[in-house]
Amino acid sequence: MASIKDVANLAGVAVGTVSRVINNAGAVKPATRDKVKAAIEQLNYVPDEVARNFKMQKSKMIALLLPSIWHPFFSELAYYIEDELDREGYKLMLCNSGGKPEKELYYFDMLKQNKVAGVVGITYNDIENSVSTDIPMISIDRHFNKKITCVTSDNFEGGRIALRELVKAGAKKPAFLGNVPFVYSETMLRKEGFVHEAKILGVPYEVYEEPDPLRDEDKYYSTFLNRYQDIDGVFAITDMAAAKYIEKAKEAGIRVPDDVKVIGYDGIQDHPFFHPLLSTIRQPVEEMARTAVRLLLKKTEGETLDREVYQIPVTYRAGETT
Amino acid sequence: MASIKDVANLAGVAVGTVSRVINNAGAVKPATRDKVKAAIEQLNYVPDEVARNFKMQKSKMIALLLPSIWHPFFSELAYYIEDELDREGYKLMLCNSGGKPEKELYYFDMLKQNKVAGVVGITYNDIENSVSTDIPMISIDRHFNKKITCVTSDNFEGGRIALRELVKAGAKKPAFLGNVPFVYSETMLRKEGFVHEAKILGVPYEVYEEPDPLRDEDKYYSTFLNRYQDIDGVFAITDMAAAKYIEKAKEAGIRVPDDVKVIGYDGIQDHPFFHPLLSTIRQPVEEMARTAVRLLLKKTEGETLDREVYQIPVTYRAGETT
DNA sequence: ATAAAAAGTGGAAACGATTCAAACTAAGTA
DNA sequence: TACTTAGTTTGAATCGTTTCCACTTTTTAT
Repeated sequence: MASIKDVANLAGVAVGTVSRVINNAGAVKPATRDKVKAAIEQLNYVPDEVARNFKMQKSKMIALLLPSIWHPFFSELAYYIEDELDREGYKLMLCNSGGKPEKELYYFDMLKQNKVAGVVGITYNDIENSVSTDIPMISIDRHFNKKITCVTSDNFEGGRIALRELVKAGAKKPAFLGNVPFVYSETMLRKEGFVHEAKILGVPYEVYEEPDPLRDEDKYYSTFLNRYQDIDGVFAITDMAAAKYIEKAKEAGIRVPDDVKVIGYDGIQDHPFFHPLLSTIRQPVEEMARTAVRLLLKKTEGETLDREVYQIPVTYRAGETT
Repeated sequence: MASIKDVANLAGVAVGTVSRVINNAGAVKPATRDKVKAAIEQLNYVPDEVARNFKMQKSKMIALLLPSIWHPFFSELAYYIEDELDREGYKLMLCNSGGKPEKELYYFDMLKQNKVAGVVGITYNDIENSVSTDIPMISIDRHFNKKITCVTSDNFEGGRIALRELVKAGAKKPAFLGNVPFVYSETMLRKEGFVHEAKILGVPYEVYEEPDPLRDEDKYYSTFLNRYQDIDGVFAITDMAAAKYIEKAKEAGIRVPDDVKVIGYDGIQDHPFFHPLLSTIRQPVEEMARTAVRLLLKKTEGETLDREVYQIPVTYRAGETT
């Protein structure tokens, strides 16, 4: 592989000049520029990015730290994040934490060692202190502090819409279902919005927010089914939770949407084998992804952002469950 | 950030010695080692990976180049690839090509510039000449040449199993559905296996392999439905194709599995909102992913592999469509 | 006790780029 | 002509490691 020195030799100029040509920085006589370009061409020279990163003390690499790329919501998010990064000449490093705090911390160390330019994080840790000011960071759906800007959908408004749509679909007594065992999460605002709107409209409602729905799902849902037998609407905190509820409800002989209307949150169903098609509050995943990237890149350039939390509007998408 | 020089100063030794301590290479007196370790501790020193990559002329970064991480098969694959890489101390760079040949080439250039240690590629290009010997590479499902080792599921056997299972489920005249407009793909062996087994068993069959199912899907499937009205079984080349067929068939008043049994290929349905649950030939995604990584890392260490194509056995998973 | 071998350590060179002060050139001005 | 100014170019220093050769110290063998 030819280096900048080889180019300089062949063109009969100094390495500094070649550098200026490559980066379009500083003044270079047209004649010199042509000579250099010819040499570059002839040697098939491309700058060594690693050397550049080293000298510059930073790389054009952004890390995406999330629980699991396998989850459809995250994989869609990752798709758009990569796309936006690529447009800006950045690369994406993918880190699955499995939602394990210790692995998140391990990744943060690694990322620091590798001098990544920034991190988009979907984390379960109280990372407030772990990361702090070292690396520019954007968080999706988690609001830690002013250093870590948060991009999220308008969860509160989403909750309000969900309640209204359940009522519109005929539900007399809807329930909220779901929990995030995590203080910093913005997603519990979905519940707040739901409750807020129910109070405004004077609609009776229930809220089921047992902790830790991840282990012993069977019990989790059967408890819910037993406790609130008179409900006729469910707003689940995620599509995944909605789908699980529907499955368990079906087993218990409850028909959706005849007996119970169901609305989820996310809108991840873009494949032909998703059935039933959920009624859901659709997160603008693409816009969230691109916003997160753009904000992050601003941060890496030293700009300070004007807000701590950026909320992207959501829309309701009617499916087969209301 | 403290550098190796700071450590050397504090410990009262030379940088070379510190380097030897860090890398456990060469001989160092226990006493010296302790001094150095204490200094490292005190300064909170961590080696700069970028500088190391630069000096070593290679990084511990593997690129995953695929059409779209959004696709559930790829996102599952990516999950396991990342996991296996992490175990080995490597990082994953994610590149979505959108299946566009020019973008694939663009990424190859970029990867070369960034001196990645290797590439796992799922490409649509005739990359045989573009990459060649520069970067160690493993391909999933595509068999180009000896330089690019291929990891794939046992497509031929999968096709045979699919036919047998369709027959077992009662199909008298099954059809193969699907096409990959790409010469190097191993996936068309699914058809070969299907046909092979039909001939052995003396079962009448049909094969529908129109090119380019990506544009104008409606026409693609309606043509299929019209042309082969007497078939009562479908083996689709992917789960995605199977799901689309089922959707179109339903619209045409065909009941699955009553009128037509359907078997797909992939086994990507691990979420509660996938319905109907497809009968399918399950690819061992995890094993494929880990195998690909292990083979690739062997390559990066200069080993030559004993085979050009590694086929991982598949299994049949009964669902609701047979 | 001495020589030879082995173990341990120091420090400079190298990797490939960017940057910056200094030097040089060309053009304009008095 | 001499001086100023702006435009170009040079080349050494630098980033943080690893590596290798030379040198010193310790161990082993005779």
